[in-house]
This record gives sequence, structure tokens and C-alpha cells, in this order.
Amino acid sequence: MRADKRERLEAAGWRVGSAEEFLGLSPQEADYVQVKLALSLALRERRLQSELTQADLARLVQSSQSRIAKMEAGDPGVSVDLLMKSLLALGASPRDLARAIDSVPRRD
Amino acid sequence: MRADKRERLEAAGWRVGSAEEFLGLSPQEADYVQVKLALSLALRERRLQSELTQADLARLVQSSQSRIAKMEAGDPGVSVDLLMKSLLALGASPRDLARAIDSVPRRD
DNA sequence: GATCCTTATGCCCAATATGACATAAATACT
DNA sequence: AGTATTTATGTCATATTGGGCATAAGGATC
Repeated sequence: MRADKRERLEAAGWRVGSAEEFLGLSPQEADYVQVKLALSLALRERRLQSELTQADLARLVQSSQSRIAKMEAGDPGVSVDLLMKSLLALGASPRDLARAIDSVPRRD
Repeated sequence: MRADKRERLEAAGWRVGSAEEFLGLSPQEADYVQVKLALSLALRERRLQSELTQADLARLVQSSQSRIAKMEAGDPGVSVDLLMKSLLALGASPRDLARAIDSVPRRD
């Protein structure tokens, strides 16, 4: 965001900042969310790459379409365990998981 | 294991193979276990590096000493989520998590 | 706009993970 | 050897996550 735009917004009474600030997350909590998000995105990418529907993937990992949708949406009620297991079921290697997690932007 | 030893063992009726084979794990399940194990080890290393007892860490992450012990032991009843959250609480970055996971030996 | 396919969202309740506690086992220190 | 500290293991109630189902919402094709 450009500095002048930020100034205009703040002058108008808006609070400008990251989602973490807004939600009041600690740095660790923010990192955790980011990791889950990265795995979510990796899952969606892999599924589409494999040309599977969410229902297909659900069958593959013995879950349900709704769970897959929630996983890909980064729903808070989905565990990293399930994300990882699903990714592995799609043929991802531990190294692939590592790469996905490593794509999380560094904090400053 | 040396080939001749393996032969002697098998001649004597032993089945020789990896722990995964023995436990009847699929490759994906084996990878998942390996990832958890890698995080367990990383946790122990970091905790010791920080010169904290399990009880100290338990306070830090609002858990209990017994949970920490189970985490570090790679207990099946411990989630990757908890492992990650604990590592992050010890100051690990997402990149550190990625490195730990990437240390899992490749399957062949 | 009707039909089909896919994805999103909300709700059950069964299964699993959780912190807490007790206590055993291991390790360190004198 | 005895004691203190740390770690391991078992159990329990409570909380969270799980699959399954219904249904809404989006998107494509006709």
C-alpha cells in the first residue's frame, strides 16, 4: 500500500494494518494460520492438477466433499494432520510439504 | 544390514524389512509418521537448546508435562498441530518447520 | 431460465486429541 | 545409597475434530 493512500485512509478514521493485527493474533498464531493456509493452497493446486473434483478426493482419502471444501477454504476446524494426510494421498512427498510451508512469507 | 546376515536371518524364518513393512503401513502413512517424528525431534532439540524442562515448556504453551513427553516420544495420540504450535512457541519460524520436515528421508 | 456438475456452508454425533492428575522410571547431585 | 529433579506412562472428563448428510450457491451448457 502506498504511503499517501494509507495516510488518507487513516485521516478518514480507518485502521490500516495486517489481518493478524486486526484479529489480534500473536506472531506464533499468525504463523500457524499461514502454514495452514499454505497447505490449503497446495492441496487445491494438487487436486486441480490431478483433475479431481472435491468429491473424487473425498473418496480417495475416505473423507467427505464438505471436509475437502473446508480444508481448501482454510477452515479453522480443520487440522494440519488432515491437510497433510490428504496431500500425501495425492502423491505429495514430505519434501513437497516442506516446500509448501517454506512458501510462507517471513515475518519482520 | 549386510546381505549375508539377512540371508541367515531369513533362512532361520525371520522376516527382514523396515518398520513400515512390519507395521503394514502404506507409503503415505509411513511418510506421515516420519513427518511427525521429524517434528518431535526438532521439538526436543529446540527445548534442550533453550535449556527448558518439559514442565517449563508445558507452562509456555499452556499444556502439561505429560503432553510434552508424549509429543517428544512421537506418541500417535499427538497431533501435528500441537507439535507445530509448540515449535512456534519456542521461536521456530515456518522455515524452520519446513527444514525439519525436509529432513525426512526420501522413500525409494 | 432449466438442467447438470461442482463447490460452499451448516448441522449432527461419533471418534480422537486435549489438559490435568497420579505415579513410575530414569537421571543428577551430594 | 538417598534425595531431588526430570522424564515417561497410564487414565479420565472435556473439548475439538472427524465423516456424513442436507442444502444452498456458483458456473457451465443447452
